[in-house]
Amino acid sequence: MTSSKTPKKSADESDVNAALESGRRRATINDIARLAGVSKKTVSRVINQSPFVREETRVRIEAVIAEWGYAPDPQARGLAFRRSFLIGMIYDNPNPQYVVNMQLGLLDGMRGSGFELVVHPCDRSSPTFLQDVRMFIERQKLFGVILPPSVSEDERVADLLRDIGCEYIRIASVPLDEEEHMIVGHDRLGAQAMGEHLVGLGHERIGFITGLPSFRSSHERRGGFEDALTKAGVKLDPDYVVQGAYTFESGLACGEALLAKTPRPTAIFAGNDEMAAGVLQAARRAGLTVPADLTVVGFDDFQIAQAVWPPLTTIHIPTREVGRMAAEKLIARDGYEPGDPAKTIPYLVVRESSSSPKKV
Amino acid sequence: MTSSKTPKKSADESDVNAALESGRRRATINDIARLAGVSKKTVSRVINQSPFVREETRVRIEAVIAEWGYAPDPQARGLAFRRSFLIGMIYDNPNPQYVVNMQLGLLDGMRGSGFELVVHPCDRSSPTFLQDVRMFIERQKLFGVILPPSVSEDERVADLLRDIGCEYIRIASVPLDEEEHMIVGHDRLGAQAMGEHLVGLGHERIGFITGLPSFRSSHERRGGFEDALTKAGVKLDPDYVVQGAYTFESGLACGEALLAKTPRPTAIFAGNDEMAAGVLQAARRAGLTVPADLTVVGFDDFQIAQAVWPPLTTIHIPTREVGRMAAEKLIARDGYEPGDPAKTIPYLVVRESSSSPKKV
DNA sequence: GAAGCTCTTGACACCGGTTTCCACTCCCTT
DNA sequence: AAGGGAGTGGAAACCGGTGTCAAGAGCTTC
Repeated sequence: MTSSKTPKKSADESDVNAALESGRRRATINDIARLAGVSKKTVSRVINQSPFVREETRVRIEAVIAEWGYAPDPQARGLAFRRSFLIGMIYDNPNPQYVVNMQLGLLDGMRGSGFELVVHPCDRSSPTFLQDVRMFIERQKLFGVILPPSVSEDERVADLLRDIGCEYIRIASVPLDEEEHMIVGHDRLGAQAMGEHLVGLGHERIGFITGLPSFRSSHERRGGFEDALTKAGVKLDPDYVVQGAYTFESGLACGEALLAKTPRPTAIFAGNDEMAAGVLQAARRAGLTVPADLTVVGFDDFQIAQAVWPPLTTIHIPTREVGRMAAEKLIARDGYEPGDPAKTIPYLVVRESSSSPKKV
Repeated sequence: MTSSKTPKKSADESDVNAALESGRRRATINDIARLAGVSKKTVSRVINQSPFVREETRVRIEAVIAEWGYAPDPQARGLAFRRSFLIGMIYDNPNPQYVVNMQLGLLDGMRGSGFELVVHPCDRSSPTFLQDVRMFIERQKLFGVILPPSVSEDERVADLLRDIGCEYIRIASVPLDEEEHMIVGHDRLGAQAMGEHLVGLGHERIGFITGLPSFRSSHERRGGFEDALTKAGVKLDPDYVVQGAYTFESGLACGEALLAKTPRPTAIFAGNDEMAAGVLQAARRAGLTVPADLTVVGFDDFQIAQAVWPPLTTIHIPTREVGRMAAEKLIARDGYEPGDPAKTIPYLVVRESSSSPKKV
């Protein structure tokens, strides 16, 4: 019979237990093995869910792990695995609310997985951009990265990631990559919904302010809007489409430009809420009342949409939900099902900034 | 003469070099040691800036390191050091712009240091809050943590950190801890400046909307404001001080409450910009023109301050700069000097929402 | 010329996990 | 009862660094 304890070591063992129990030291895999009366390899098998462990043994080990609140050291594990348990979010989106919501969503999806989120803002126009990204990933041996727009739309980055064999998820408004690397956030559908809303209210002369052309979403939003109008038999006059930059200031300027046109549009659809806020201001300066004289709508449903007067009719983007799904997809834990794509679809939120045009 | 190369190993060596040169493998400390003809321990000494390395040797090793673009593996290093090179930002501040600016500031301060930022939003009211924080820190063996308000104001957290021996920096509006653990963001001074501004414009009947009482900044802002008024011989009527919650909605409600008072205040100072935006809306509903009929001012100088009409006179808080200083203080690299405290002092930004009261 | 010093350097164990390799059970055939 | 395959667990090497400690080189000192 082999005794599961080594009598010779009993003194040492009690010392060890004392140190553990007093909390002076965190439990290691060796402690768990000793306490469970198995080898550390077996404990390792349990941690890594190897099927080659007898049910009874597994249960016993899991009990000890739970009792001592043991959690394997991510660094040691990472060292052996040649990869860390860190997930990087590489972004250049300038909107704080988008960034924070995305972070929250990613953390939602990572909760309980043992992964941690490392944030990495970047500047795509920097000459060292790709080098920086590569350095970041290789040094930290990232498990994977999440790319929100507009980094997600940069093929150089995708190529780099494929090259160095790093897992990644691209979040974009159109499928740019294989399905397993994409979370698509249908901006086009959102813009269509807004188009239908405006047409439904009876607007026919509608101004549109595009976002930054460097974001795919700008084109998708415009495209979706135009789709809806065309389908309803309303023409989007190119003369009423002006180029904005997703900022309040650009919205103000574009709003003034649109309001100066004759005949004046009865509604203006800005590519995001900030620009819509700018349009509201332009309307005020022009002495127009919203929505009586002019309907103004935005896109995103960020906080600003509710903090202006009147509160903006806009398209809600489920950023956090998208983030959650992206993280889940990246770590693809067992028991992972793809997640309901319907939840990533933007939807219309009607507030007080839109109404039917005045009868002339 | 001792040959610095081991002839016996030359075949192996060329294999190794081939793997390295082809980029199939990143350089390790052993490679650098071999290439420089020293032991890995000496390379380690150079990496860790040990003074016990001959100048000539150090230069040679550094040259090899630079040539091969070697960077030590943070996980292996962390394992040996018993701590990681991760810095945690544990926060519960609900304002996205604050959070993002703080993150950017922290990253500014960490740039080039080899540390990475791990974000960790939390809920102080959760029953498992302290447990979660402890788990987060111990599992990741964090180098240190940054605590912005209001987590920074929680003594339970500070006690926990001291208990487990984790470095930390608390960012708060008052010194709550030893100087080395604090970055103080003088809200009081900012509020004083605003008080002086309003008094300087000739206001004497001023409404004040406080922030959430769970934030120290709320009290500091009120206190600073009251200081300035008192100093100028103006009394802050407690009847004109109402309790807000740092949200747009609360600003709207409090604004309406204040505007309903007789006599009506000639100016309203909201504890942050969002509430000020709410007050603007209340004023509009009441048919008042800002600033002709009513001066409205805020605090923070977040984006919303410029995206409302009229743009808000407010107090700018150098959040990013504060973050940078906090990170620098935490990692206290050599060549670190304390940073200019003056840069953390908020300052007045005068826009169009404030003016002298109408002569009655 | 040997002892004593300081300055450099390297051998070796170790951080806490995983993997490889192998031996040893079981259990089922033949 | 012997043979063989699958399941199970231990010993040792390894991941890529750091700490400990002692030894070698070069210079003084007596």
